[in-house]
Amino acid sequence: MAQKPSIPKGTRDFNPEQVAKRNYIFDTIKSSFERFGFQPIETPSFEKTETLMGKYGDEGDRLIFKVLNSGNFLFEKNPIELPQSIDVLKTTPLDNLGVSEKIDLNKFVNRISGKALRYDLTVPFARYVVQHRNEIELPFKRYQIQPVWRADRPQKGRFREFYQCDADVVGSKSLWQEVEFVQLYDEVFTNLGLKGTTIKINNRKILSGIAEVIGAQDKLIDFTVALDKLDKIGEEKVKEEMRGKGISEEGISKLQPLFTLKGDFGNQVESLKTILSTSEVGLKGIEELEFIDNAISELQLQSATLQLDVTLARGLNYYTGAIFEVSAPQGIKMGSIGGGGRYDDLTGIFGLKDVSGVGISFGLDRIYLVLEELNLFPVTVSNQVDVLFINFGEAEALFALKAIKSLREKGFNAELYPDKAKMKKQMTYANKRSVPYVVLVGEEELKNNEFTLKNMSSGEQQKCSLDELINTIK
RNA sequence: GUGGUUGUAGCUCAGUUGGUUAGAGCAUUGGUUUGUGGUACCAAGGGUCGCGGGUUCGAAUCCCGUCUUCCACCCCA
Repeated sequence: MAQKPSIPKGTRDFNPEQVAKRNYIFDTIKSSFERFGFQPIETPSFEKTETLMGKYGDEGDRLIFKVLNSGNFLFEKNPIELPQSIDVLKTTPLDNLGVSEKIDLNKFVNRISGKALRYDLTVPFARYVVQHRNEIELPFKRYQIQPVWRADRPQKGRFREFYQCDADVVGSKSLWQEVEFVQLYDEVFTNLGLKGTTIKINNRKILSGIAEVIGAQDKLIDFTVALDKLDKIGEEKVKEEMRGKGISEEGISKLQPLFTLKGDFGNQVESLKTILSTSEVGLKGIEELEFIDNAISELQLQSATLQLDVTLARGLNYYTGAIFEVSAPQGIKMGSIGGGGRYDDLTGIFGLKDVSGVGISFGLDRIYLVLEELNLFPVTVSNQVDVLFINFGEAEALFALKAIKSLREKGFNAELYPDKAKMKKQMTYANKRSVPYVVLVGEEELKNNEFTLKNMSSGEQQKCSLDELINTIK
């Protein structure tokens, strides 16, 4: 045998059953999106590199797949010159490069690659809004369900190609949007039968406020990244990391109440008000959170819980207000299955100021794994063929196809076994495909213009007319 | 990007300190049964042991490289 073919690292093939299950999730999310008034758009798989680079931080830039320019570009009109600092580049890890070497490297990369695969759906959406600003009626509510690519090392629930399902609103600063998104999360997970998800919420303004109070405004990112790890590595390690990043001992001691923050939304908010009493931004953040929580208490959630989590940071640089993250029900070991937030100036990076946006994202592939683990897919999802006709020969096949035609017109999924194979083989095929009904039309049935209908789960069979057949399999 | 882990038939896996022709179960194909599947019995086909190099009289087994799998970190959906 020749060398077995295979697919690249972190990608997957999907068999018919898996596709059916994935479509079930897609359809559920899509119909909720539309119920909430979102309209679909699609953007290209790859964008110009400059559209994507620098939008996700250094770490994100590293994970962007670049597409090599086509053609014999190395030797055509303008031969490519290697960067002057080529020797330094060869021997120095990317993270340790100086500014001038990084510029050198970027220049070189730009010569050989000008396109890159979509890394998420939010940045392409921002580009879309700015590019089509004159055609768009604000506020604009769009949803987008498409694959994205990241050059990450695969792990559980982590792939190099995966789907995101995003819903965003741009052009409205109203906090009612945040409220609606919490409702939307809740509706989708309820419809998927996934009970006990936690929608964690925080506000960037609170994080800024805390940083201000402890005198570390300039270290906001370092500070939030460290705080984000509280659950994972514990209080002491977090403090250690903060010290390492140059946050003062005095500042860290002011954080003390934060580590022990407990209780329901109201209690946490009260403690935060004390900590942030001197910070205008911080208090604004609290006010926003309270607004959302009050509204949700009134409206109520069906299956999810809204929880304030001050340690929720999320790496993305562009969030300015609310931050969301959804975790799977307790006991399921899985990273977040959704995330989102408010970004007041996302389109600013493309030159359009003062358009506020807020959005959420569902991680299809992770939701799939969670539903699979909890056995929550409806059994009917992958049953595809309603009835299979056994093939007995040419005359019989034609007769069968006439019946199949009217079955199809009535909306049934019906098919004829393509070859006049042995009965046993055809029956085995029907069995493997989990076809609920098999119809036999042989010489005798053909002569009497009737059908033998067999119920594959009970094994019973009966002779009947086409109308009787339709009524039985309905 | 860092550290570890995995790869033998279509699938799940055995394979002794390196030693004849690499095994099993399931699946496939044929038969017992020429119009009856899901359970039985009989038989057959199917493998450059991930790929490339090295050590050795001899490598699935030891060494190096590479790809891949899964996991932790980083980061994230």
